Amino acid sequence: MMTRTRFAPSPTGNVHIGNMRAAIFNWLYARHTGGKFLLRVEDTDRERSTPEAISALLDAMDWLGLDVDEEPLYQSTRMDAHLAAAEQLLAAGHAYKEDKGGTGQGECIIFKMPQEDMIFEDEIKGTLKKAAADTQDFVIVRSNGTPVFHLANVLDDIEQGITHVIRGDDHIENTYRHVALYKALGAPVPKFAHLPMIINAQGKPYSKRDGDAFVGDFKEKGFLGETLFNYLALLGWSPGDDREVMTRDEMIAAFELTSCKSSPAQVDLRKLVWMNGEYIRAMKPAAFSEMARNELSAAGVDVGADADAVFELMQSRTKLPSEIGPATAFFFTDDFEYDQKAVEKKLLKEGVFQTLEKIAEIFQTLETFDEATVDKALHDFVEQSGLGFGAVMPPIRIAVSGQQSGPDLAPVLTILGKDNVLARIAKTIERFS
RNA sequence: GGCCCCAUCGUUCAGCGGUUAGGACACCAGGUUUUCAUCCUGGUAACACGGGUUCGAUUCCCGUUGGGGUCACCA
Repeated sequence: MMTRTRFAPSPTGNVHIGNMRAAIFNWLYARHTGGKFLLRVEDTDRERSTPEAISALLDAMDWLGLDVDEEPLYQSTRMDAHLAAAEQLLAAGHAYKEDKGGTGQGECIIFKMPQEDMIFEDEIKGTLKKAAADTQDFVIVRSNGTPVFHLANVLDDIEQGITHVIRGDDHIENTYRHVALYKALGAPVPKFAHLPMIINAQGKPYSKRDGDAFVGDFKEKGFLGETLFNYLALLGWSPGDDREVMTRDEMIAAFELTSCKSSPAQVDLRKLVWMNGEYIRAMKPAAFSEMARNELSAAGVDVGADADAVFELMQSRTKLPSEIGPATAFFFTDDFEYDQKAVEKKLLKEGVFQTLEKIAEIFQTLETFDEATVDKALHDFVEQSGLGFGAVMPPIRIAVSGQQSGPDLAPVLTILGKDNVLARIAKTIERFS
């Protein structure tokens, strides 16, 4: 039988990181088994399920590369079917009507839990059971005539032919009810796999107050969709060996529900950042350039046409796109800021200006200003002057960039160009003299 | 509180009766580099506790502790 999994979020505008991880696991399992991955939008809360919220959901899935195999099912279109099923359960004696609590709200339809111990095999947690005494009847249709989550969820899973329900383990208690519902409805019971929760640094479930609880937060910070996908896949699952940074195909090939852990995991932002750097370094240079351009243009920086040489220097040292702007600002403007600490530490010292003047003289005489020539001139000067690299390179770097660290100096100077380098050295001397 | 789930370095993932308890991130030290990042080498660091079972428990069972979930006419 072909595997059919689904992601069934209720669109609220922001997609929670825990929900998205469940989506990833569903997707991975469907792909691993050659089955289908479906989307069901549980949009019965008309207040929150706005078109914007739905498109935010779709965008988030698209960003993470979670492609679906069939048209999404919108739960709001299924109310008649849900209500019809409730009538069916009523007729079969699996449900009854009652003005619950005698509140005068009118009668709701209540599902009668079977008087037997409930048990099911969870793909991750093993055998899960519940004594009959610990289960209770529950409302499936409200007194206002609308279906409740349990009914709608189960019926839609049946409608979509879901074979594996992979969701957070906060649904374990619901599962006993759902299993009873499937049976009462005469439908085959799917397999269940309950994933451990993702928790925050305090060991509590992520809430809005923690920040970084939503997929959009990570996108805004410059994480790549591939990074988040890979990282989240590794939260509660591993291929069984030491691989961590993996391609999608590798993850698909190795994914097994039975190798998922059942204890909660917490997001380690530092490792996420590291992994993002790994993905960035693996990008094609052209893709990195494009990303850098977008980043800088969003920051209002005009990089001109040929900034690729700059980006090439940056790729291996970038972990988050947001680092690119500050690190490369001096390439695109003569009006860059000087790092005060660097100036005090390396520039305002005995003899430094004389060194800069001598370097400028040497540069002046260079007929070509390519990387090899500049590099050689620098080395020759260090050797002849007996000053040492530490007394020569830092001042030059600060003079042309205002910063005390950055990419290799020779290529930086080459990209800036001879005239510009000379002008900046002169300007720096004048300013700090 | 009832019921349920969970428990290996700071974090994450291995380990599935006998291991010097391993990898990754982070951290520390050294090397490479003009600086920073990268890269290379090495290091610090964990089986929550108590009982069993067993020749032998991180591993199996029970309990304790701790954390989490769930007990709606929310989803």
